Amino acid sequence: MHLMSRWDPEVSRSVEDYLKAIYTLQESGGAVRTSTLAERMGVAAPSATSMVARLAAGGFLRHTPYRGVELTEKGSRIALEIIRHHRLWEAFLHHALDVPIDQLNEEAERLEHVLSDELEAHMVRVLGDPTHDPHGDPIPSADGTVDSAVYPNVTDLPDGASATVRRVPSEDPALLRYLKTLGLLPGASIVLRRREPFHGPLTLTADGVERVIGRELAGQILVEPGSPPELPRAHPAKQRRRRG
Amino acid sequence: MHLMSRWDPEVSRSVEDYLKAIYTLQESGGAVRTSTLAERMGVAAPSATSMVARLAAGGFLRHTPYRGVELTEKGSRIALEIIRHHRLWEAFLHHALDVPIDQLNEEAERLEHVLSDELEAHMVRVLGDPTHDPHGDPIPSADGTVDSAVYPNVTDLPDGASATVRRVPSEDPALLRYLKTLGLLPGASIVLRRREPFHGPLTLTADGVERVIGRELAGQILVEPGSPPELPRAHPAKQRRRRG
DNA sequence: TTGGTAATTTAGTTGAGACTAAACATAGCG
DNA sequence: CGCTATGTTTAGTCTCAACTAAATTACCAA
Ligand SMILES: [Mn+2]
Ligand SMILES: [Mn+2]
Ligand SMILES: [Mn+2]
Ligand SMILES: [Mn+2]
Repeated sequence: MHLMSRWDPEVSRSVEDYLKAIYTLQESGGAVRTSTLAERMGVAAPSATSMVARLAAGGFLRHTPYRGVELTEKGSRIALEIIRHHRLWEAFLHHALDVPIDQLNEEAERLEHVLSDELEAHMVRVLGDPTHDPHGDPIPSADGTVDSAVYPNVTDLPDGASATVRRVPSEDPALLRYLKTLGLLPGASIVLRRREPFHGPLTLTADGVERVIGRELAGQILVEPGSPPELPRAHPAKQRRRRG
Repeated sequence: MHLMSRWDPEVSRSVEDYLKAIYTLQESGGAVRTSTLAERMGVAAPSATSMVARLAAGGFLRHTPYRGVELTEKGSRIALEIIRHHRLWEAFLHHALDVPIDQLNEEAERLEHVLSDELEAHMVRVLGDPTHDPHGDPIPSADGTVDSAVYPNVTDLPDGASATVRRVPSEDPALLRYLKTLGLLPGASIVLRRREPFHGPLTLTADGVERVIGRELAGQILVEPGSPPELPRAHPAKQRRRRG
């Protein structure tokens, strides 16, 4: 095999970050405009235009001038590889170094560009082929498929419903620290007690502890509805569960 | 505090690698010449000259034209920080991922440029403040001091002497794989049995197994003489090596 | 003392990736 | 239907880090 090596030397750190940004912007709404891309990358618009031209020349995307940009198969493949690297690093740093969940994104943002196939294989072995990172984001498989499961958020739950937290926003450290103090990280069992009218706050229990949170925050916490397996009297201790 | 941040944005990956190279070349013989540096970095001589000019302008080294180069305090500090990063990554990858000893150097060569203070602190905690990496290379301390202990090599031992392997060359994967099959990695207990005349091979036991190795290889294996402590009362207590 | 050789530096070029200023397209509105 | 605001691209510049070719220096041997 190996006719088309992934290691075009043209794929620099910068190119990787652009492709990843385009991929995620594409996921949350159609054609990606220059201004959106420039803002996300923290560069001026002409810088984005010029990078787009290079990426188009390299076959990573198609560019319709003044309209927007769309990744090719080749571009998506690389974007997914970087996202896989990012989330594997997050999972590994959390597992092996106990790096707090709010610092994972920043570290992985640099490390994602530095993960050899060999190191990746070691991580996968040690982590037991993980499917999700500590934020609950799905880890793309090595062949480029992603779990596209869509979860409801806390505001979607009916009053009194039980659920398990499955995914939280990953890029806001302050928010993540707050969620940690509330015990509202992936794996937590919650019960939605009530919601105040007029868009008011929600009351819920997280692993048995009662908490009050705002609507907007609740809308960002994705959950899997259903009671946790009420097996024998288990302590709802702080054990971390892994799922398959 | 924080008047002089380490994060001059002028310290790029490339600058870090040059400073590290100059530091290690400086250790193994006086003034560093342009050609030596260029060869080590795998670049043409004019590229080295031009980088040297920039490093001199940044206060990282002093350059005597046509003569050579010498790191300043500022330059040495950064070189030692990168070397610390390199060896910490090696120790960590070996510990947490069981990365084979012959692959550590290549991985650390990239990762050394991507180690935040926070991540470094986590590693130090998990590894228990390690003083040496898996090759036996000393890890510079955070404040820039290095254990400069000098060990004899296997050829320096008298016949019949016992010793413990302390340090092996770290940059040659094939050599490291060979040493691993021989059981001649740091920590191994050896006894030098005999040496053949006319610069012939040496016979020794490594953790009890008899091996024959060439003179040249033996000269690259650094050891600490003395019987291992497992033998009762073989020798009076040996004192720790002091540093300079 | 001088001339040849090897090492080093200078000069000039390239490409990546950023920037600002200016030109240009698109779409919304009168 | 055309004007204008907004967004996008073009044009030109900058720095970093590499290159080749040419000039310069150091050193050594005759
Ligand atoms: Mn990144
Ligand atoms: Mn994540
Ligand atoms: Mn390096
Ligand atoms: Mn080492």
